[in-house]
Amino acid sequence: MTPQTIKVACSNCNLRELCMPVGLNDEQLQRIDEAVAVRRKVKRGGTLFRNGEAFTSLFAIRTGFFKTCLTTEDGRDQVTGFQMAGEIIGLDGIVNDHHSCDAVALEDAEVCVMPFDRLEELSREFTALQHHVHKIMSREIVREHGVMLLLGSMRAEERLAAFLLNLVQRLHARGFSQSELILRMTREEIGSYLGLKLETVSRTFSKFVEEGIIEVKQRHVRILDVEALRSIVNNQQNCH
Amino acid sequence: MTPQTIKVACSNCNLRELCMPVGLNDEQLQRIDEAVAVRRKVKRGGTLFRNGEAFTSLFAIRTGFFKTCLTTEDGRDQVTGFQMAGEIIGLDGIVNDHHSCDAVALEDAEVCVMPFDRLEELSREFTALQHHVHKIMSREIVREHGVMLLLGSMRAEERLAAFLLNLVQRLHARGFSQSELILRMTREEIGSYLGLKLETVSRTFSKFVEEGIIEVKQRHVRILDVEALRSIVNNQQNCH
DNA sequence: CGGTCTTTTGAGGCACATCAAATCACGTGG
DNA sequence: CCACGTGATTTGATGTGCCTCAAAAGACCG
Repeated sequence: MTPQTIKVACSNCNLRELCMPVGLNDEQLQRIDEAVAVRRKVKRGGTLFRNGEAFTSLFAIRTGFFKTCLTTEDGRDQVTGFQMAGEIIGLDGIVNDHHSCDAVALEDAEVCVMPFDRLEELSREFTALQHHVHKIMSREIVREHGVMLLLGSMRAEERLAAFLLNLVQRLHARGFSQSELILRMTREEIGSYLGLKLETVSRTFSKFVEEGIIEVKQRHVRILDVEALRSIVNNQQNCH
Repeated sequence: MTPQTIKVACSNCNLRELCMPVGLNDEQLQRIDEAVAVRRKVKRGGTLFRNGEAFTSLFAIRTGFFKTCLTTEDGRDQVTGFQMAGEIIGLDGIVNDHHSCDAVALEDAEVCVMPFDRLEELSREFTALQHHVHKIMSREIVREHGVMLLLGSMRAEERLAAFLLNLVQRLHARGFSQSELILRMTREEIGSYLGLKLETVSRTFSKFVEEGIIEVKQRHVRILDVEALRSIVNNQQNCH
């Protein structure tokens, strides 16, 4: 079961601005190309890495959509994030040289393999790359702060509204529509991420539809009233 | 209102093994001493940094106890963590050059100021330091995964049990008792961190006391039955 | 076209929130 | 040193948002 691999080059990658720092010269880019020489395909439902596996590389998502999730022995399951093209996955593995969660492809995907020891070497040479790595990790920390706020203080409608806004904003940054999106994950996975049961997710979708805020046809969602979603998230009624 | 500052040296700091990598030689340690040359005192209730402030430095806690929290315009408030001696605070600021949360001292505290640009310079020179910085950030990411699991899938008793076990474990690693601890935060702050209301925290404490699992006298907690706490966290009854 | 997985919707229950009040701890100033 | 005010904590009564259980409909796939 060897992973499928392909030759690759960051220097001519259209996602470069998402996963690489700006301000690198050609020579530096070529050095990075040598380090990030391998791509890997993951079929839908397949895992990029699993909890407990040795950590060697970070992965830059080129195409496809992933979830990361924790699974504990006692049967708890928590989706910790959804990742799309241009995002970096695998940061959890650095601290203990082993991954501490699973990364599962929600659709056929392709990632660039970035061996972490090579990345550290290059970081020591290129200040811009070093700072970029730091920023990526810091961004993930800040993102997780936001999820903690969501899980700790929001009600179901607020959580789902925030979730939709976040997804559509990230998709828009990648050139997709501001108002339409296709959910790559099930209601159950959304629920796990948001700390809700799948029935609650489904009911909340239905409520939004009734209120004319969104249209839902299966996994296809069209946002009719962004402002309504925003005002649900920035709810005034919880500051009493 | 200039912060109080003092000269400092990592090389003879008894917390070094907590916040610095092992395997540095004397020359390297001295270089770090020059970079981390300043300490800062924060009075109880004071802030080390606030949301929106420019980011310049990471802080290593020398003494005292902090909370970090998000506060949104709409009145939401979320404690994202509690930090104690030897822990690094401020990582959230790297990505946007501005802090995105508040760090508040819950008791009189003293921190070592580590200018981040100096830290990046030294990281380029000392592989061990570079890797250490990466590990610290990865550790924070993994910690937050755990909080997401807690907030997303645990019931009140499980959350509080996990919280107590985590606190006492960290205190024990610093030479304190395995079974006794003093809470530096209010019930409300615990509740905010755990996604619960302060009344629920108080009731759950009372329940644990009734069951003979802990003793509580104000902020002083004595753990009588660690195994009971562990089995509450590793609950079998939620895998049906 | 049958089987499986996903999603929706309903009915009822429960864990936690909310509201309220009393007690307690603590710091301050008389 | 005590009285007082303030904030923290506990406890009770009640409400409700989400969960649980259940069933049916719908989508997808071999």
